[in-house]
Amino acid sequence: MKIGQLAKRSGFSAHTIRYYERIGLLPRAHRDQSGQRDYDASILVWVEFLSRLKTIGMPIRDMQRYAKLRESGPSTETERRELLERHRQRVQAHVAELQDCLLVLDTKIAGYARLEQRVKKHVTQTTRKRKSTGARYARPV
Amino acid sequence: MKIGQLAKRSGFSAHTIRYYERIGLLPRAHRDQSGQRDYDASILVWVEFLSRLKTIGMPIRDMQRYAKLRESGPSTETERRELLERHRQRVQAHVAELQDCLLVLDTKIAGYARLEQRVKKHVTQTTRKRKSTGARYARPV
DNA sequence: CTACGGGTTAGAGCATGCTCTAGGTCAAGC
DNA sequence: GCTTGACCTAGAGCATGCTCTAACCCGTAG
Repeated sequence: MKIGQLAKRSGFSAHTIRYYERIGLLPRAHRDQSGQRDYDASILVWVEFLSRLKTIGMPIRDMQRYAKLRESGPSTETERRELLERHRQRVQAHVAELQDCLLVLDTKIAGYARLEQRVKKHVTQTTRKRKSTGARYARPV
Repeated sequence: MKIGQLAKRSGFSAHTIRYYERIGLLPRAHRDQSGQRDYDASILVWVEFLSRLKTIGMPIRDMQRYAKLRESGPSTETERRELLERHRQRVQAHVAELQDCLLVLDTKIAGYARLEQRVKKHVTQTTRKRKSTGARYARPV
């Protein structure tokens, strides 16, 4: 598999794949007789794992550390687990924070929606005497 | 309230607060007789909202747009709601993706943990004949 | 009166993570 | 033989979001 193929299958651009190789996230790929990278399908497992680490926002430094440990063989497995666990903690905290903010956001969105309802109502009732339009809902920030 | 106070209360650095004013995220603060920013406590509501938008990863461009709309008065409320809703969608999708990746990560961490258990067992049983240590668990990536 | 702990500005610099360019090689199809 | 498209390397450049510097100004305590 050449780099273009890997790019399509992995979602990373060829540029990014070369960059990842340069910085040690990907092992130096085997080259064919004309010097082009030639990947074994087995690289996909690692690339997809990297993709997940990226999704959960692991800094490249940590990925580099992980990649290095991985290349050092099974004796580094405890350290790898610890690295992943530390990041999992961070991500879980972040998700909790996001959900917290989402609640606040929903409240604000609902506030705007209510304002819009009031405006609509006002327009349709504009010829009648309205009973109560007091500030039942605070105007959002 | 001076900028240092606002910094402490908001969690943004004074540098960042000035930067936010420069780019229009914060309204130009009133200055006292000696030219120093003098904030009214009411700014905190907005600053904390900005902080939430930042937490949920809204790009500064969008925050700028929101701030501008906010300063243009109530007629922009629908647009503000739409802006928030669009971002909420993105965040929800992102949270789902994170949780997805966390599941995979947990599986991998559990895999490492099992390997470590096997090693321990092996060490304690090292003088006895072990019954089955076949590859019941795949070695993680 | 002077030192200190704040504040001011404009603008430079930095960390992260790519992304692109320049100038070249190679293999296949017309 | 020549074009085309995909690849190569080294290194420059870019987008985002701050963060810091230089050089200066105040007000207050000792």
